[in-house]
Amino acid sequence: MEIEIIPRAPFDFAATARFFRFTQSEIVDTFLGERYRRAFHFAENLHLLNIESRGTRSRPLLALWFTDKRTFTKHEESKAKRLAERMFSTDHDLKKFRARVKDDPLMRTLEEDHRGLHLACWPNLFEALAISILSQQISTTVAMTLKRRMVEKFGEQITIDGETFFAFPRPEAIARASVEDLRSLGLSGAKALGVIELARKISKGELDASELETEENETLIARLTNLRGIGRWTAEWTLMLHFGRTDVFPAGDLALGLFVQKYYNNGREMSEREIRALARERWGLWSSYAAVYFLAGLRAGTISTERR
DNA sequence: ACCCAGGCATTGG
DNA sequence: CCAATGCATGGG
Repeated sequence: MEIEIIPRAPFDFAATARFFRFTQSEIVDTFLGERYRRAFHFAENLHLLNIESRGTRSRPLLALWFTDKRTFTKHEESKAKRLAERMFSTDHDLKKFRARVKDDPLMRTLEEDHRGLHLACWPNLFEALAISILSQQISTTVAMTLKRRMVEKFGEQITIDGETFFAFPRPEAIARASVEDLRSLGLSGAKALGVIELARKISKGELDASELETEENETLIARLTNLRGIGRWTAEWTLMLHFGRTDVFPAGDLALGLFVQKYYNNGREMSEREIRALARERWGLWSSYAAVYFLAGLRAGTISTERR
């Protein structure tokens, strides 16, 4: 049984799916042709989640189904629908982002270059935070390696037509691990401890994502930074890439700071506070998209963080 | 052999 | 409130 989702246009499914986790091909999130697939725990079982584009950028349409699950209860159907809506931010109205940056030549160009790129969000808070902790300070290549090792050791797998898919580990699985277990995968002691404490809190119900959904940004950041290993950088990216907030600018991010200084302050240094103020004033409710489109431009090579 | 990469917690002024 | 320091791995 297929479920249809109609995203707000413009919506570029391939661009959004490829933006996932800032990687092209990886262990959990796969994208091939026009189809996104990942193993996912849904309705008590591990299924292969499929999401495929059936529309165009200006008339978008998504189809979602789980391989080997023919029927849905009404409740499951709406849950599956919300899952896809969250993962691809289908309700974000990027026409408003476009309007917001019409007098900002650089951002207007980036918007044109990547029109239809939505936030790609992690489906679970645990996954969002754990991967962010893994990624702190190290290159994306190293972070990918660490994630792969963790997923292969602790994630459940499903084989469909001879092809194996790994699910991101459940918090319960990591909660049972020791710091030494994770260190042996290459995590630092601090990261290992952070990920394990997080897994234990979530599996004990001490941290519930659904209770946090409606919190104000700053309250949410305060709640998240109370956790070991979660600083402001991680919390802000999590607001964007799990909670789907559109009005966050992670001013502490090295690359984002360099962009703002280079392109909006004649290369002169700015404090984090000044960067945050500039982002709020310039991009306001669409600051998250400004951040994402900067990174998209960086990847595409149209802009750089090098000094001129 | 270095140095750095999408930070964080801790310590010391 | 600000600065310095150690941490993990892989690529340049």
